[in-house]
Amino acid sequence: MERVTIKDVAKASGYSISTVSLALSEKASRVSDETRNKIRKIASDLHYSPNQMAVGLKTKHSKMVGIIMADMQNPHVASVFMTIDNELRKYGYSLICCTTNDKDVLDVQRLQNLVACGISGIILANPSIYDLGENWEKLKNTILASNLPIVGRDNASLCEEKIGSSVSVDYEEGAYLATRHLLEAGHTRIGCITGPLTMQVTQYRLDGYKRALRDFSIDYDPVLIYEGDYEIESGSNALPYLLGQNVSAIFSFNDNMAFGLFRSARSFGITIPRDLSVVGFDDVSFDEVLEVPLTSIHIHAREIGISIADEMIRLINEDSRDFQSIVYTPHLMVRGSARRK
Amino acid sequence: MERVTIKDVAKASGYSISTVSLALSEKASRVSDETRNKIRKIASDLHYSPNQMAVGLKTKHSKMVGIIMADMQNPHVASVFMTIDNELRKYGYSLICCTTNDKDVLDVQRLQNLVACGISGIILANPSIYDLGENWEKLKNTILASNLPIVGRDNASLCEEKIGSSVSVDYEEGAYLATRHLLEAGHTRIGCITGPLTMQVTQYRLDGYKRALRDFSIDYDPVLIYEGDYEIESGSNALPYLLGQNVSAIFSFNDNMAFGLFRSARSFGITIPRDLSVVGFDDVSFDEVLEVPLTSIHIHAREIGISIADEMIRLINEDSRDFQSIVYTPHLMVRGSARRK
DNA sequence: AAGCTTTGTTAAAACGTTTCAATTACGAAA
DNA sequence: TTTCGTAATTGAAACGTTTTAACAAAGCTT
Repeated sequence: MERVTIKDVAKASGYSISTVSLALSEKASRVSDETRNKIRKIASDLHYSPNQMAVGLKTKHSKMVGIIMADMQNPHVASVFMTIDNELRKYGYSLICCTTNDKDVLDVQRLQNLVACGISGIILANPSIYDLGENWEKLKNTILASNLPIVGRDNASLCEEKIGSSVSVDYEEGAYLATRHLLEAGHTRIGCITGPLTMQVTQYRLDGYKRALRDFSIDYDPVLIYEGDYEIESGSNALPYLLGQNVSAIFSFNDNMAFGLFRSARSFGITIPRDLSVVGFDDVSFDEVLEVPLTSIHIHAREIGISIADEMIRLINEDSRDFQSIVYTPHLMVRGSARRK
Repeated sequence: MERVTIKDVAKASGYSISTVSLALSEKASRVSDETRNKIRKIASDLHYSPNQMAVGLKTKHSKMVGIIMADMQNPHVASVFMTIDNELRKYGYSLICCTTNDKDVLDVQRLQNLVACGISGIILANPSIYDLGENWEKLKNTILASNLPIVGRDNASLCEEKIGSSVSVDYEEGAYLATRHLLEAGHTRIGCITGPLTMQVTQYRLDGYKRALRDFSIDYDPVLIYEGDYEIESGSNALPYLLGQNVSAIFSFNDNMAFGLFRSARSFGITIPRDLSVVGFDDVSFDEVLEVPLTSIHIHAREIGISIADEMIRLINEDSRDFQSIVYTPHLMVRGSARRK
């Protein structure tokens, strides 16, 4: 039950190993069409498939791309992941995973191991390097040393630093749209449930929120900001605080926390949107399941996944270090959770 | 910026390549402790990490495990996935992914490619081989030919056929618990929203449902069965039909469809649990967010993930084909969506 | 018919490891 | 001192490819 090697194909076809290799390769070479076809036929009859480790040893890279990611639980992350995998597959590449629960330090060790496996590129799916802190410095060296193409999600700085390409979302604009929607409905005291303020993606959203306020000549009031952590629980906790600040509307920096909001709203006898308008961010599919479907900011998960994959393939194939930053602009999905004041 | 090889370590240490290899290996050998320490120190100073493709070429396998899975969107699946990855990592293994959206045929081609990459084992995370139909026959041959250890999720038949190990959930018991819960609350006409009836996991649940009915001496009535597809939408569609059958309670074969049920309940002016009791299956975290938290059957995602990984490691390390079938028994999580009739 | 060119094929080196068998070094036993 | 046994080290082959340079055969030019 030994695997069939190129040697077997050579023997079976009567040609030399070199000829077989050439015939099977996509690259132009001087093998005659007749020979090529004969060999290919035999190879396929024998179910020959080249030992990728031998190929990799010779060519210095395997058809694999490493992906570093935390939090697959998040359906949006999962969706991007699947899209990347499917897109990459079209080019014959596979994803090799490196999930990190944020407690675990994202270890250099592991990344080095992937590099040693001959991956052709690295995708930094999340979290963004900006939020990795000192960990990023350690990783950066390993990545730079490996000299592999790298594509990051929500990592515009990668591109600025000429380290890699980036595919990101214009969170500022998304937050602007969400806030404007509430302002247009006549709300003036709009609470925010943010993510950790240290995170870059949180800051962007905060910027968008402020810009919208400016456009409507409303002063930014820090007491309306509740710092959450993008988890359901913090949405629940935010409610009593923000109600105390007398808000009539809340912009939740992600849908997850909006769900928490919905949950605790009931215990406070608050009905959405009658007593409180809510806008979320992410537009996950559960939004439609809520008793009042959640108005949210839609992010193009599929497109983002495809972009990441395509950009990676481009960098690999063109052996290019001509990095670019691709930005997707989200849009508002109006459902029922926000209404005129 | 060339990668440092064993040759570099040899040169730097003054020892031969063989000695370095031996010193760095975990296996017992005759290198003196002194030499071993000296070499290891130098190797680490040089940031040497063995080229896995060369290692693989020689040893015939890389420290990777292939995982075949559809539907990462499902948070339960995602959670099992992450757990497997984290557990496998402890042993130095990485996961290499093969996601399939069910439309795509799960191609033999891809699997062959993974085998050619020297993976050490295959995890069939989902769907179960039972539901793969003729596709399974094709896959099976490739898998058997590769002679790799295989661990399946919800694939007890793998073990029976002596092909691989299996980690599964006792869906029959779970369904029994769900149904009994409703029966004990005095319900007698209990509707079911099933998954596709062709799926094995659906049949198991149906069996559990029937057993509970028998225990309470209630006749099984086929009109109470609505065939769904485990997606939200079919839960919504089930409601008008089952209401027409005059049910007072519904057992949804997964939480997703229960969500659909909740959604459409509102449009029918039905309040859960006042007018209708509902029990779900899966116990995803979202359950708690609903206006009425969903009573559901809890499945031990973490334990399952760890079991799958550990079993895979066992099969690899012991080079064993002594397959086993591990079964987890789910339990009832009582929340608020079902009440006494 | 000799010299080029083109076309098709192949031998051999290289990639970075592991591992077996061989070699050396060194005390201890004779 | 020679011989032996053991411990430590190493040379070389092998793993399955790709690729370069060389070779052979055939087709053109003059």
